[in-house]
Amino acid sequence: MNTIEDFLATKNIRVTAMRMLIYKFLVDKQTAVTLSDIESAFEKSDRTTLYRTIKTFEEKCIVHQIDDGTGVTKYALCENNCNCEINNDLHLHFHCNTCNKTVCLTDHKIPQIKVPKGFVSENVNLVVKGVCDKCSE
Amino acid sequence: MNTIEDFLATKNIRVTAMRMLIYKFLVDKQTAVTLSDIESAFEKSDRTTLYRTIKTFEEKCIVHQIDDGTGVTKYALCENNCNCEINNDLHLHFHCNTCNKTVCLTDHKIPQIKVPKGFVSENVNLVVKGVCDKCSE
DNA sequence: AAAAGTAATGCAATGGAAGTGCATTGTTAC
DNA sequence: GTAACAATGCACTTCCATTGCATTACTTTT
Repeated sequence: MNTIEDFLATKNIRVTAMRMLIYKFLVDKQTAVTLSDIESAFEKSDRTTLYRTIKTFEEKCIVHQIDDGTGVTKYALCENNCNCEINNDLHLHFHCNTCNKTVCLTDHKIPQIKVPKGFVSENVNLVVKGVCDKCSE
Repeated sequence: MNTIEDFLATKNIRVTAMRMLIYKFLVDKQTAVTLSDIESAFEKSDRTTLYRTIKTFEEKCIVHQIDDGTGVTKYALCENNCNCEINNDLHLHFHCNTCNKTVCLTDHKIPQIKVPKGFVSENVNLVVKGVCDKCSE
């Protein structure tokens, strides 16, 4: 029943203690996290390790990058069925201006965006900002 | 016929030589520019001045910031009728992965984005990436 | 027109995040 | 067990954004 270990193994990367911990951290957090977030959660470890771990996760389609406009890159777990390598997953992200958290709204697919003649659309980044459900209560 | 001077005057900021030059630079460029772009165009001037000038322009709704995901903030002129102060202008931005330029597609208004119950949408950032008309020829 | 007040500019410095080179440690395969 | 390779940790660099402070330029008041 060691699901995290099993899961990482299916991704063809070496299963190390650090990677399992970071993966678990991402599962527990319900929101997108920055490198600094991970860094403060694992003070024992070096930031380079965390950096490279998250980059590995990204390559293997375990997490995806989010640019929510705060100026700091955030990362969140991919969906099971997302095929990052092939087609960028086009769900939208919501950034709360109150609690400063960013969440994936995976159920909300991005509508087809029309671009002018001659332009070729390959990828879309859509971030909605406002107040999240917890802060608007 | 000193339109730039007149224009800046209507914005209630002091009209200085530097500000006129920077404004003209932005008009001439058809794409969004970074601070470094401006910096290299005006080597005589200090980066801080350019930085603060662009910040002033931003406050006065002369330019708007664009985060196109390249990691560097870009700026582009606002439309005449855009009321940044009141409602954020919701046109979309297109970033060309080939020439690395970003343009405002002001004619393309962003569709209404639905968010889940409890979430309040205040602002939307939409960047489409791909190949621009000039590079796709 | 001079003085006083205010805004703009320039210089120096800081801080944060991203990224890289290299040595060391750990893991895997033979 | 040893060789090969991948992961980790440390030190360092680069780039961009931002701020404090002194100086200069412009405006307003008298």
